[in-house]
Amino acid sequence: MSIPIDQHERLSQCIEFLNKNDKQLNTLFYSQASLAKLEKGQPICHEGNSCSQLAIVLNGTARVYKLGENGKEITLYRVGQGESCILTASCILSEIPFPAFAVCDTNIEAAIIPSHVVQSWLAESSVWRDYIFGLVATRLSNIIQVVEDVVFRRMDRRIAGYLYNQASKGNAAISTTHQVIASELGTSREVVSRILKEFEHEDLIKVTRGTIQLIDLDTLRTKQHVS
Amino acid sequence: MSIPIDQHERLSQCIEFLNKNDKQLNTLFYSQASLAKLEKGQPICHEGNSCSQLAIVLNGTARVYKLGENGKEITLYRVGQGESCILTASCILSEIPFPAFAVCDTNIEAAIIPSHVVQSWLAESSVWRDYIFGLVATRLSNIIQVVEDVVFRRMDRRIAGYLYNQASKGNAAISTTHQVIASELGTSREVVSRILKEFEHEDLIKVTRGTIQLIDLDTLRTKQHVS
DNA sequence: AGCGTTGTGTAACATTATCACAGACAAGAT
DNA sequence: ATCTTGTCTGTGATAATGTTACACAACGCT
Repeated sequence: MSIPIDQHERLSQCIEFLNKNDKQLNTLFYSQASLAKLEKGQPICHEGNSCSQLAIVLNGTARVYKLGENGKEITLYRVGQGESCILTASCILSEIPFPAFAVCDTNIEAAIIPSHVVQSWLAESSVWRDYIFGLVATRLSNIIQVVEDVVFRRMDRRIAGYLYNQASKGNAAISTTHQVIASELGTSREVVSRILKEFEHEDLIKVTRGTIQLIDLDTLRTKQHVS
Repeated sequence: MSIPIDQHERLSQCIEFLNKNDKQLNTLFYSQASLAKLEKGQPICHEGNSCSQLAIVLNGTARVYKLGENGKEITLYRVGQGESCILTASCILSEIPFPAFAVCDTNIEAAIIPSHVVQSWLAESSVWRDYIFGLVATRLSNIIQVVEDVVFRRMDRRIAGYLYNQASKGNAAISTTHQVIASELGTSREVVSRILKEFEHEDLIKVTRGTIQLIDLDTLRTKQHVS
């Protein structure tokens, strides 16, 4: 239930609030947190669970999503380096059950903090409070953005946006399936396939099994918004 | 910039955390908060605004909603007695701009707290922290519920649910327009009209200009969920 | 090559969204 | 009372999206 000294340097590179010179918080953190590894695909939190600990991601990402009866999904947001699942946090602090699912997108290393200390640090450290409230605000606006997309944006624009964002993360070819994109955006595989095919006919992309090659990134960027 | 003594009794009836015997917080609150009245229909917070104060509602309700380019709307949640707009709070605490609109549903009386003290009380009072985090958690799950509804539920079921909820708030006849319901649920007036007409043909409701009479509440309750 | 698994294509149909109106009703003005 | 104006509702046509039910293609494995 504490973090070995040889890891301190590394953690402070991943977790910003450890660099804010709040010695008390750092001491508390290093003594009461622990490390954990989670494997890709592993479930983190089930809907309806109450949460007994808060995980701060060191590397890798997790995906938080809603699951409908029919198996349909939609991603609410992702948790990346230095972040933590604020739903977990808010469940801890308010004892409302967790209203979604979370899984590991990739292998994850995380610092684990027992829920009762999450609470007590709030009284001790303004750095910690800022961290927690920063997360809250970020998540709220993430999720509101999801609402906005779902309600106001057409599916072709959303898919164009998805492709464009993936592209700007590096690869000019995306390795994924139509089903994954559908689950990301909260639609069905058929719809994604249809729209990708349209894009292909317009020579914006090239679709093969399991990959999407981006050809005309400029036009895709344009397509994100109202045409 | 303080609250007259003759109002203390009344405020403590509206705001739960004033009854938690946190004397320090109560003192701070009564000395630093102030009262305000807002009129029905008055805008409270515009999208993109940064917020300089937190309002805690004493009576009345406010509606927080998203607005699309085409004028379409969807309600995210309502703020009622003893509550406050957590978006405001999270904007205050994180300096992210407000990502939606808020207006008064009704006339509202509210206690106004300047943003800098919102922050400082967090350090002082665990009662205040619990209050704020309770709000955060409630709003997060409100909004996630909206996502769930929009993505997974059919419109007729959502409208049935809306009608049923209104009914359980008292009236057997709802005074509202189709447009208001559409803005509530994030769809268009025509869709609402059509579905209401279906319900009327099934003798569940009776529609006249400006009002909807609920006839068969039982069946409406059933219709909320998967048929 | 044969097999099962996973990913994709497609057609038909249901639901929802959007557009373009027409008509119906209420309340005030003449 | 009649007219006028603004708000509210109805409807039909068309586009977009969701759903269902398959067929087929690509890949890994034996």
